[in-house]
Amino acid sequence: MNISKLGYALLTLLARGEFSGYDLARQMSEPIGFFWTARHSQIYPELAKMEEQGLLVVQRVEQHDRPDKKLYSITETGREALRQWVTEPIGPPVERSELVLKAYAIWQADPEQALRLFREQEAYHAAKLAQYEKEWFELKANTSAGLRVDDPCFADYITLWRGVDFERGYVEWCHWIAEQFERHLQEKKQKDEKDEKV
Amino acid sequence: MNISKLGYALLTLLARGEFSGYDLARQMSEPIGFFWTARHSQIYPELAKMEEQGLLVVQRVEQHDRPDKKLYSITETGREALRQWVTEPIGPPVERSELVLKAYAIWQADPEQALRLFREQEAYHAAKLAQYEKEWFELKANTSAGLRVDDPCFADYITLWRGVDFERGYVEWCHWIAEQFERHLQEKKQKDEKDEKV
DNA sequence: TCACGCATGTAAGAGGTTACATGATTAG
DNA sequence: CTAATCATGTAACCTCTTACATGCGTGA
Repeated sequence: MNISKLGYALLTLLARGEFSGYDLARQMSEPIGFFWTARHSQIYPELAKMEEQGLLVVQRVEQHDRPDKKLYSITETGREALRQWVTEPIGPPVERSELVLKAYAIWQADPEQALRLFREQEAYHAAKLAQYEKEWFELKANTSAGLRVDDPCFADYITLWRGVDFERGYVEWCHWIAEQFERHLQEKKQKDEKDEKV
Repeated sequence: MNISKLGYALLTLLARGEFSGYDLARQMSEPIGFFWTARHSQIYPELAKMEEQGLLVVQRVEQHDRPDKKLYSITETGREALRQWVTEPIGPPVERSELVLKAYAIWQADPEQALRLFREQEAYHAAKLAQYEKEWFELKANTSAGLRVDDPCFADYITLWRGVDFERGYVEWCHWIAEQFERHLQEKKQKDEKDEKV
């Protein structure tokens, strides 16, 4: 069948309900899709391809106040392919973090600019953290009785947990690095003042 | 100048020493490059391009026991470009995790297969964690006096820390999920045994 | 009236993977 | 003799981003 990762990502979403390409594009951009993203220009052709493969069926929905839309739903074939894929072994993950890459070169940087960058990044990740934490706490409150592993909410729970933990780690990390640059700048300032006196 | 992310990744490595394309390819695959990866087929043309742009200079090194190699070193132009880039603001990061994507669809899975997947992933990330932790502890031991922000070891330290924290999070997460599937399977087994008696 | 949200698409190009291609030396 | 390591490259292909393209309805 040859289904791409994006294809599986779309099946993952469509296993939970019927959506249009537009809906899916929204879910696969900020903020929900923190573990997989795609633009509409990639999604629309992929949906068309998957419909041809019989993984999805499409239904045109006419709307009076808005443009018509194409509602996609997963077929039994699609669901079976997803079920197959979901527990298949994963190869070594391809990590790519521009921030960690910059961190590896940070010893070259102007300290004031470096401080600015990490303060900025701390704020960014703190905002993400707050957002995921809010959703996570809400989910926890609504399902205090405990979740079954075959409940979609269980999947929501673990996914959000990962997001929370991920962002929490970044916030602490950025904060500590920013502190080091602050200390460095203060020490330099004190030294400069001392030199002036002499 | 128009330098790609890969270009900056290469400059980041070449700021620390002279390397051949082969050396760089090794550093940008497992295990060192956990925050940026590239294959040799992408690296060789990129190096050639960067040399033309005057960011690098190349030097042919003849070796008797092995094939000759091309040693690249960063130029002042290259170092300046790197210094510029390293504190430039970063756009929203593109996160892509196949495992978290699968986690979001895990409610569809066969519980036994899901258990296998997460046990497998726990082992994988535990191995990565052990490796990063070892390097991190060694670095800590060698630099007990504290590090200056302009020391490359400071960059090593924070990069490894991020890796350790990242992997630690995955290990705990996989472990907890595997436990949930184990409990689910045990409960099912008990129910099946009870049903048999009746 | 102007921007924004809804809604769907195409095209060009950059970025990245897999496979093809060659060839020497060394360790098992 | 066979596999692995060192060493450099190219070609085909897939994935992903950016930009182009259209058009309606609503609220400021």
